[in-house]
Amino acid sequence: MSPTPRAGELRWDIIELLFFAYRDFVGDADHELEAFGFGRAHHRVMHFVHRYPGLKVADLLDVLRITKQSLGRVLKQLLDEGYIVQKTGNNDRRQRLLYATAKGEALVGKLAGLQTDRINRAMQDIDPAGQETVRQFLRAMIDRDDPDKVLETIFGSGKKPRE
Amino acid sequence: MSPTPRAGELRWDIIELLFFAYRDFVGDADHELEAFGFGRAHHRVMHFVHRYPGLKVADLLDVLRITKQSLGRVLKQLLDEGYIVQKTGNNDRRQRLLYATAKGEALVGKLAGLQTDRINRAMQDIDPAGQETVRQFLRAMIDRDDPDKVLETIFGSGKKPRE
DNA sequence: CAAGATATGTCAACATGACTGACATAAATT
DNA sequence: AATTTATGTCAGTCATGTTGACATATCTTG
Repeated sequence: MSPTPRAGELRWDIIELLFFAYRDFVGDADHELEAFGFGRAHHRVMHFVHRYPGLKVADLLDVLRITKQSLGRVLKQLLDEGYIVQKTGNNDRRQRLLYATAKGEALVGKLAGLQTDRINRAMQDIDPAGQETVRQFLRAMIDRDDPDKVLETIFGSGKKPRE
Repeated sequence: MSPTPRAGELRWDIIELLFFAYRDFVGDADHELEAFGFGRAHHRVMHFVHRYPGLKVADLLDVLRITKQSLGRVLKQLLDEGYIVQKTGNNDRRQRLLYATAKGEALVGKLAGLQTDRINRAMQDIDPAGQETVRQFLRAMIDRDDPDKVLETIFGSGKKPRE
């Protein structure tokens, strides 16, 4: 009933830290992407296609939570410029399974390298147990109801797509 | 020289967890904002004006890293609809110091409540030391060169703007 | 005091990446 | 054979970002 039901307990600190941390984290990649004429949308598509080879278009729509129309534009560019290839599904020939090309992997790797540098810097004074705590926190921040294919893989049975 | 200079050491797990965690974290507020006809831009402006009362327009531009034109649009809406008020600076009468109204505070509080719920859920199995580790990680993810006024407050001397 | 710098506001024009809703095609399922 | 599914595409719109130019009030400096 009261207008500010929990004035003292709001997590202002974490809310702001998340804002600034994410701003600078994606900023690393943004800078590099400009040189390719790409934006964040391209990065996200490239990232997930690289990490989960054979991803269907429908899966990608679920993961990115954007519309077909929005995805179509960036996907077409990435296909045209040879960063991604499509293969017709074996079982279901309507499906277009997506794979990163060598060119695509190089780009994703470069961007992941920049972000990894930042993460390593941030983790350097945190012991392995603490690093696992950070992972635990991030995992627990994610909605578990209605998980998409990628989240199922991440949470599912401990199995990872690569490495 | 090699095309993928550190194939094995990239932090794919953290990179993806950050993506999903942030997606769902801002998703909480996005949903609520629709009811007000506002977007994320409005939320960010409201948040920082509320948290750092008397912020100058120039400070806000630094923090949000957007242009005057972009800020002007959303700020005008928030002023017109009574979520924020401007006061002329005492020392420098060119400055427009920004303050949240009661209406503005109510909105920010509501959104922060949603995000706090998610953070509390994520933190519930993490002990105080672990929670401090999470903060340490997030702080270390932020660029410290060229800090804006808000970051100076956050990092500066341990002093916090409120509470 | 006059001149220049600064803080803010505003204009036009444009780009990106999201959206909706409709429709087309091919292939699978019933 | 009819329906559903997976994908692609069209037209139009919106929110939020950009640049560059310019106006005004006010502060600072020579």
